[in-house]
Amino acid sequence: MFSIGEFSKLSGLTVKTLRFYHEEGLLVPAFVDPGTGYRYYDERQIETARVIAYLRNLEFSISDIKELLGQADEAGLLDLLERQRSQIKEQVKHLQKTIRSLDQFISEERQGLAMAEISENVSEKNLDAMLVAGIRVKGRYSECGKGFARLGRGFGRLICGSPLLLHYDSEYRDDDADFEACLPIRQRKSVEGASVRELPAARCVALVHKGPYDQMGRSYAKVLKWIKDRNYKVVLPTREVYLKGPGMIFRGNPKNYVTEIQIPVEG
Amino acid sequence: MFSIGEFSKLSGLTVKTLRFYHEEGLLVPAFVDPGTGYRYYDERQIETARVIAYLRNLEFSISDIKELLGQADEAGLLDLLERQRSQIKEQVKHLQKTIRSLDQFISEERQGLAMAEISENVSEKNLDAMLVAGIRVKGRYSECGKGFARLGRGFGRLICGSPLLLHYDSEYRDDDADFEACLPIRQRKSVEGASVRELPAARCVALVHKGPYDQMGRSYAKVLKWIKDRNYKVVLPTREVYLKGPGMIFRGNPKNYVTEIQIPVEG
DNA sequence: TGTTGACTCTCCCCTTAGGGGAGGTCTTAC
DNA sequence: GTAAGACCTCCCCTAAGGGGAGAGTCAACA
Repeated sequence: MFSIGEFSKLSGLTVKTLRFYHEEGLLVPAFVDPGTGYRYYDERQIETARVIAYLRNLEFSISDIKELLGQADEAGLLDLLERQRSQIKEQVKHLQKTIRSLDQFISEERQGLAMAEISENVSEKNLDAMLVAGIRVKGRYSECGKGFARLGRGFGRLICGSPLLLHYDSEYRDDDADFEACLPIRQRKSVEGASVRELPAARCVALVHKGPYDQMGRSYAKVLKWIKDRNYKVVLPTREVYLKGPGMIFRGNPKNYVTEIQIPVEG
Repeated sequence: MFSIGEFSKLSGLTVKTLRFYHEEGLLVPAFVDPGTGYRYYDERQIETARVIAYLRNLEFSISDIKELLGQADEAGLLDLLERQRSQIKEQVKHLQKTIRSLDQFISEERQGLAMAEISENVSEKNLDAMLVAGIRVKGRYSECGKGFARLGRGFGRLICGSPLLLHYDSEYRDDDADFEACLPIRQRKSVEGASVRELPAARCVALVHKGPYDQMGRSYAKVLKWIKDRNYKVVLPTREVYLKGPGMIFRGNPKNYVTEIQIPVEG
């Protein structure tokens, strides 16, 4: 006969656990002193304790273990084992899906962080044609968020790049602007209210703007000066690419937003 | 402004959950009527609620989410994401190990069940030589369990078959038997107290016995009669193979035990 | 204006598998 | 005899809500 402390060392279960198993009727001490309440365990119970620990390791619940120990029936045992297996398999599946989502999230955030490295100089580059889905809006710029939200819901995983805004006005307008929220997509699909088409290739003058949107005026001025200096002609619509903005998940800090101004030009 | 019920439908979170998030300070209603305590939610909170639901899906804890929503810091965000990822990866690893253990357990049990299909007729067969580890004991048969336990601990995953007992007595002895507990192994290894050697090939008369060990006398009688009828000569040691006995984990039901008696013979 | 049914409130207990600790009792060694 | 260490019971705590009781509130309809 072993006291609970000795038995704890022999079985590898803590004293608390042993008391708990007693209370649960899972591992009842061979003898309990009626006067003092002291628990005394039998030598044969070491094996039982090991079995219980083993089954706990296999993620069986206490009540499952009680059932397992209670029955000597083969078929029922196999059944319980397989149920447990498939349950755990489900958990694994779910966690793996979670990991995939996290990975995507992480890579998006990483890319956002990498954006901060890009230089802020005016440059000229050739844009390739790309397939986009767009929703055209006339009104305030603050309305564009809804457009992106609708596009996002409609095209989901077909999206293959950063969202962009096309400006059809030749000058800045505050409350009656004509613009189009666009998302690059990898495959055509018809969604109500959205126009899917190829955005043509273009030579453009570009500048990366870092910081909140309300400070983009200076950046625009820089680009337009460049264009004027070289006597280029602006081709509408102009583009604004949101390399890093308020994400799906987190609003982020506006001073870390990164936007590329792309002004298509001729001549 | 939406009542909690409306907001629950809009956000997909239960009313209980919303109240809980309020209590936790995670999603505080835009307005709480001081007179009635009614919660009213803002339109913008739908997005927050969705974000929270999304993060809960990624297995973030409430306090993690509070932290995530509280900070707009990129680096901290990435850090939290990666910590979460590696934590979940750990969980997956553990569960997969669990599944492997369960699989082994299941296959053992299945094999045991398959044993029940074997016929119970005396037969003659040729046994191949096999490598075994054995511990020889003189004494009571009830001592053999300890021998198997020691062998099991010593050889672990090298074991490649059912345990067997070799009987060196030419007749049955109760309290001073000479026998050896053996386990077939797939590779030599020296373990204190155990002898590793090749058990020779042999022609033998065999019979599968189903049921508890104390009823093996009848089965032995059947085999010995067969041998006597044919004038064979018994070659010691005889063997008893425990196709299904009290397993590592479960004692099982003795009436389902399956044992093969193998008596090597000459002539 | 009254009623009624649906909605909401707070408060309390419950879930798993034990962990932590307080306060009191028991055993055991010196 | 005494003191240390072992053991006891009892109570509270975990995470993320779920279930329900009893009471108050809102909105529609007569």
